[in-house]
Order: sequence, then C-alpha cells, then structure tokens
Amino acid sequence: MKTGVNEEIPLNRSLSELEQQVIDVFVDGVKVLGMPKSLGEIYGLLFLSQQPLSLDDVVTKLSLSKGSASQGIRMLRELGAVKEANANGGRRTLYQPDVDLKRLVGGFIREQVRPHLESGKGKVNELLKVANQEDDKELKKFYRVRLQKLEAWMSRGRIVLPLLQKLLGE
Amino acid sequence: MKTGVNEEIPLNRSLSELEQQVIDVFVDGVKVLGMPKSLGEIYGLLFLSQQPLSLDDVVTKLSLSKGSASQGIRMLRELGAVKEANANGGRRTLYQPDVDLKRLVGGFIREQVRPHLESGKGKVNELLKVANQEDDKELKKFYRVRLQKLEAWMSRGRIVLPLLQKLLGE
DNA sequence: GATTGTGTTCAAAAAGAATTGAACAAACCG
DNA sequence: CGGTTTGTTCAATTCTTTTTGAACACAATC
Repeated sequence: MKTGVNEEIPLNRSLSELEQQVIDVFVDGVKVLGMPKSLGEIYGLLFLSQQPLSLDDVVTKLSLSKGSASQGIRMLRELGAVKEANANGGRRTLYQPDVDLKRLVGGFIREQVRPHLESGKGKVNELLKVANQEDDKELKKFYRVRLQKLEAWMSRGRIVLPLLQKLLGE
Repeated sequence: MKTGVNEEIPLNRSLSELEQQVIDVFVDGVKVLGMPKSLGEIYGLLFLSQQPLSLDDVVTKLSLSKGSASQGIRMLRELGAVKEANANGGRRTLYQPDVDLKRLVGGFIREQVRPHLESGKGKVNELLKVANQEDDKELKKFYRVRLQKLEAWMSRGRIVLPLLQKLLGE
C-alpha cells in the first residue's frame, strides 16, 4: 500500500521548480491509480510544456532511460493521454498531452478497469455452476446469494463507469 | 526459463476450489485498486464464509503470517470493508465482511482518493503563485491556464466521486 | 502472579514492479 | 550501399512494497 509522501531528491538542473512540483502532483496521481511513476513524470512534463516534446527531450529533462521513456510514452498513448503532435516530414515525432478530462478518464476505464470487469464477470458465471455442486442445501443457497451479489457489483460497475465519465466531461 | 515438471503449487488443503477462485477474483480486484493482495485474500475469504471468522481462522485458511493478517484486517476495517461480528464476552473477536457496495466504494474514496485530492488542491494553489513570478508573459499565461485546468479537475473529482458512490448504491 | 490465549508492532527478508542499458530494427540521407 | 538518427525490446538490475516472524503488550484464567 502507500504511506506518506517520500521526499524527492532528484535535483534535476533542467527542470524548473514549478515543473518539478507539477510533476510531483501527477506522479502522486498516477500512483493512486496504481501506475508507474514514470507515467506521471512524463505526462506532467508534457502538461506544463508549451511546445510538444520529443522522446529525447523527455529523456533529457527527466533524466530517465530511453527505454523507460519509450515505454512510458507508449502506455500514455494507449491510454489516450498523449498524442503525436505533428507527423511533420521525416522528422522525429513530437508528443503533447491530451488535456480533456473526460477522455483521460475514458482511457483509464477502457484500458485498466473494463478488462477486469469483463473477465471477472465470466469467471463468476463459471463459479455459480461450481457452487451448485455443493451438497449442503443451506451452504449452496448462501453461495448463490453471495456470488450473485458479486455478479451484480460487476454489472453495476459496467453501467456506472461510463456514466461517471460522462459526468466528468461536462 | 522453466521446465514445467515441478511447478510450485499453492496447494492449500483447507480452501475449497470455489473459495480459492472467489479469492482470486477479489485479489485481482484489489490489485486494480493498487492495494496489496492480502487484502483481497482476506476479504474474499470472509465474503464466502457463512460464519464470521477469527484472526486465527484467517491465518490458518490462507496460510499467511499473523502479522500480515492482523494488518490486513486493520486496513479492511479502516476502509469499512470488514466489521467485528460479535464482541461477545472476553472471547476472540470475529470478523465479517460488509457487503454493501455503496459503503465499500465510499470507504475507498474516503481513505484512498480524498486525501490526494485535498492535498493536491492545496498544492496547486501554491503553484499558481509560483507561476505568477514567471517573466515571459506568454508563458505565464500558459502556466495559469494549465494550472487552473488541473485545479478544475480536482474540484470536479471532489464533486463527482460522492455522486458515483450514490449511483452505485441504489 | 504465573500461564495461556489474542492480537499488535516493526526490523529484516522476500516478492514483485519499474528502470536501465545495450543490442537491435527501421527509416532517412548523402 | 555505409553511416546517422530515432525509436523499440527485453534480460538484468535496482528499487519499492509486502510479507514474515519473533518480540512485545494486554487481559483473562487458573
């Protein structure tokens, strides 16, 4: 789990105090969502940059490895949190953040939450069959009630999450 | 590189197949929320138990350490996901799950999300001041816009999350 | 007031997740 | 082509978090 904030000692000369602190906010944010720190760093950097940035800019400014930056950007793109900026000539690609909350939340739900709800639903249906093999009548009934509750939770999630997204977007 | 001969088997004799699988579902669930596996195990076990269970039951059935079980139960109680069952005489305390989705979600929001939104909001207010020291007029304006967006996101979160909770509870 | 049953705490160990770095691919250019 | 620039991949390493286990506290029991 997570406990208090841990003190940062990055001392990165190329990041302004402001940038550093905004990044901290995003790092905190992505950690709450159970995602790696580097995603928060990269998104935070882009969020506070007037110009779109290249992979190399990210590597330099955040002083993380090329591999890490590459994977981080990929993930952010899958989430729809970062987009390519230009596709100009054969030049290196530049990235900029998507700053539409509704879409950010939508991406998160689609990529991180949905899959689990889907697979969970299927699994519980299986389990209901298993539960029916229980001999003890009382216990069987109890199992059914609980499993159905679990199933109901998941259905509800699948209904409510898109609604949440909509609420955030207005 | 493994040669599938002697796969490590959990092989916990005291958990039925059904229990094990339901626990898996909950473990998956808590991991999505960025919480330790043991919370899912404990909650899952309680969720599928007709009788309330003691700390010792949990330790035995899940074969995890007393320390882990103790801390896990504490966290689940703070989240409001688990309650004491009886408080009968000077006997060992028994635990049972709260199975009300609305309250579960409420506890999660209160314990895991709210604190970050609160502290984040404060921090961003600080940062707006810092941003105003920027000399470049254009850049200063850009910073203000972005920081205000960030602030707006947090406000919206604080409004919408309780609403989400309400929606889930109906 | 010693003993036993319950539960908590926390330093150390183990498990697990993220990051690095070097090798590799692909596209461009002269 | 051969060289350069840009980006990806993945095994090895590093870092973080979780779990363990033994010591401790408390209270009930004999």
